[in-house]
Amino acid sequence: MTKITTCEVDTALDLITGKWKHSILLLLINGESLRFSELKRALPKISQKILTAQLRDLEEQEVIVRTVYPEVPPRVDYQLSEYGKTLIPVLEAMNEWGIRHAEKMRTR
Amino acid sequence: MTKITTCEVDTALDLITGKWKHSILLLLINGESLRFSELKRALPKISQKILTAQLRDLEEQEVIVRTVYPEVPPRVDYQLSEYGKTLIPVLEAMNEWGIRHAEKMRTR
DNA sequence: CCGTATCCCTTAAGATACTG
DNA sequence: CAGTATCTTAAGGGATACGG
Repeated sequence: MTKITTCEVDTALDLITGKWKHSILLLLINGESLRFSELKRALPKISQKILTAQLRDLEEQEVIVRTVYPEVPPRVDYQLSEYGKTLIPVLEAMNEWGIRHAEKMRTR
Repeated sequence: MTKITTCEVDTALDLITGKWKHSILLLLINGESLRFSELKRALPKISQKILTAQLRDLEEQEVIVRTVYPEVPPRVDYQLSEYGKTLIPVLEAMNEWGIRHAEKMRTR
């Protein structure tokens, strides 16, 4: 077994740490490809500015792909990159753990 | 396969989100049981106040166990709880991913 | 040795208004 | 529709000093 190191964990953590990033990723995992407005609608409490910022971050990390269609009115959609899909097991591990944690908290 | 949900991922994320929490957890994974001063030494840039705060958070979540020995000078040590050990696979998944991410960033 | 108490600072996040 | 620009707020983090 490989020894777990702080710095490697950090890089993964950076990607999903941003108050909304993991929510965005999960939407894209489940929804294939989503437009800006669809993401906005799915996350009613996020402001436009923040949504844009978090999407830009994820794009810069090459975890998601941003596609602009040269139309009027403009249309932009976001999807997980092939690379971004490698994050799924990480999110799954977190999800599994969260379920068990909820279970534990319920039964005490 | 269970669908990954935002809220379950959130609970796991809360636990390790705190600038130093995952570092503390990793130290305890690798080191069995550590005293306050050992943790402080291993994390030279953390302030006492923050270290205390993060340890208290982790303790409250029942992820770590705090043991006070009634001695002079005082001695306190921290270890992962059995429950906390269930977090190891999560950290491993993040570590694995981080390694591959570093690899990718290096070769482009 | 293992903390608390204060005070300061930076940064992420949010509200709101405006634009190609 | 999909953003920017600007300003404000709040929370976490940090430096430092003191205490049982």
